[in-house]
Amino acid sequence: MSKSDTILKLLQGCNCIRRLHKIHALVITNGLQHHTPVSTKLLNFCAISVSGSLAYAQLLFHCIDNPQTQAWNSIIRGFAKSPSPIQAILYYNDMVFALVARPDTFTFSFVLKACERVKGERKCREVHGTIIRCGYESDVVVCTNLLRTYALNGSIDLAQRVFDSLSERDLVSWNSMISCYSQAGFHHEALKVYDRMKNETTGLDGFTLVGLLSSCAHVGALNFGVHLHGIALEEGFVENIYVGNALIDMYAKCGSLDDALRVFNSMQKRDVFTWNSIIAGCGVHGRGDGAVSIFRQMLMAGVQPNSITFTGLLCGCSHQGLVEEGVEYFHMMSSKFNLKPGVKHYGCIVDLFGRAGKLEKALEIIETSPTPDDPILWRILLGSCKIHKNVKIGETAMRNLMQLGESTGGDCILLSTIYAGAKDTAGVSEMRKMIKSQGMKTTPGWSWIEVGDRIHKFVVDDKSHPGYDEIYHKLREAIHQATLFGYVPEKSFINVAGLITEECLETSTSYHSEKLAIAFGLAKTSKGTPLRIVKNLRVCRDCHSFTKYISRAFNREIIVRDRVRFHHFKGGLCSCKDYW
DNA sequence: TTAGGGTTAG
Repeated sequence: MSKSDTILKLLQGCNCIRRLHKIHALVITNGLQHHTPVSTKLLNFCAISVSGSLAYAQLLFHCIDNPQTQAWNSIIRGFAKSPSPIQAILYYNDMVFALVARPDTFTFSFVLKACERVKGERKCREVHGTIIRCGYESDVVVCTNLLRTYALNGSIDLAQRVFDSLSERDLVSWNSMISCYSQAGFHHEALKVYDRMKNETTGLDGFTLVGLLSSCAHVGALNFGVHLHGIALEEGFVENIYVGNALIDMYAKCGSLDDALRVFNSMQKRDVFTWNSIIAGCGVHGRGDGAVSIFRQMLMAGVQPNSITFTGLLCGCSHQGLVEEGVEYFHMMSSKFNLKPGVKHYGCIVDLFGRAGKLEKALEIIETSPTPDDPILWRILLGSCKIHKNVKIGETAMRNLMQLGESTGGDCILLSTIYAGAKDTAGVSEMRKMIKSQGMKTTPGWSWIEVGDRIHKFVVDDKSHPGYDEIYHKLREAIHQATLFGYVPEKSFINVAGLITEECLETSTSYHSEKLAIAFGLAKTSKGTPLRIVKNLRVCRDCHSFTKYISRAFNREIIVRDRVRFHHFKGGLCSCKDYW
């Protein structure tokens, strides 16, 4: 065996940096530092291997005269994955500038990974140009990297263009397009990609299902999610833990906690995502007791909880009014699991006390928290003051938001409502002035409902739907029926005062988005079919009351997912027991 | 002797 072969063999068995240094010394002693296969192999090993060293790789790289593509690729690849991916881009620049070694498809894949990590959209465009000049615009792997980099840098439209320009698409490129849309929050677009994909012969796999199920979860598309579950069963993907976890999340977020529990119970293998998904699912359905029980099972199964586990658990305690349990678990985070509570956990505790009417305690929690300057905490307190009609603490919360320069139109509306409840016209007027003078914007409310394989979206007083005559006719009939069962529409003081705001628009004198969605569901589905509504804001008191009466008058189960939780309306009652 | 895809909170 030659000396160079011996060294290459030694490298294969090398597992620590000290040994690597010895091999390098051997390379020098034997005069092999300019032996290309040896130096390239050594460089590649240092740049990539966990037992290697990037600094050492740099040293070796700079000892190579006229490094060729493979050597450049090693150093760019190593830095692209390292804590300083910008270095990969700098080496790529040097490579292109040097004009000695030509970048190949691997070079582009590595440098694009670096662009993705440094959020270098401009650099990505420049690399894209070079890819075209080098004639690699049809390479499916390079283009998959390219579209991911564009998408993860916020240019989803460019990602779509790269994808569309591909002459041939394989399963990974389809999956990448779906997951990019899903991760960027374009869930309807993700689902539309699947419509196109179905017409190809590519097939699908667990990655496809996970991306699609995640988007179903976000938009509340239960029917489509059930269809995907069917495919997962037929094609044997239900054993895949990622698919199982995504199914739990989809069912829980689409309002079917029982199905989420069925998937959870059927899973042979569970990881922290599995437990977190089902605990959070119980939490948003107001089943704090269920969340606590599953959390105990998680500990018995020997799975270490993380901070997300506690977000779900504390949220469950808050929605069910389990104050003592919530406080106990909050303290347990640091005392038993060495987890530092973050602002979200403090938010849950403020909500837990606030919702339970312990507003002084909620205030104390914010003031003694590590982040008393976080507007989220004050906003949660303001929300609790609305529930419990507490003007004094509500004003304190608002004052803090203003001092932080974080008060929004939504906050003014919350305080207006509190003033309105206290018949404080001066207060309402002051908030109205503030909204107008500062030109504050509010979030427009919308609701959607899935009927068949389509999702129908409504805004307040929506007249854009093609079947709006029928919808408004059904709504008037529904209001009449609900009234016969005892529904009394709530008059809004704010509306009387003429405040043109989101809350004003969302009053019983106009038709809320969820009322329109319910009317549409009643008109378009057969008797007894449950209605599932997704709403972007919290459900208002009038709509909550209306939906309870509708569930009784029409004998329908109505599941409403609002901004923070689910409400299951059945027989004139709501699962939240009016505690929300 | 190198390259591309997945889940949970908010």
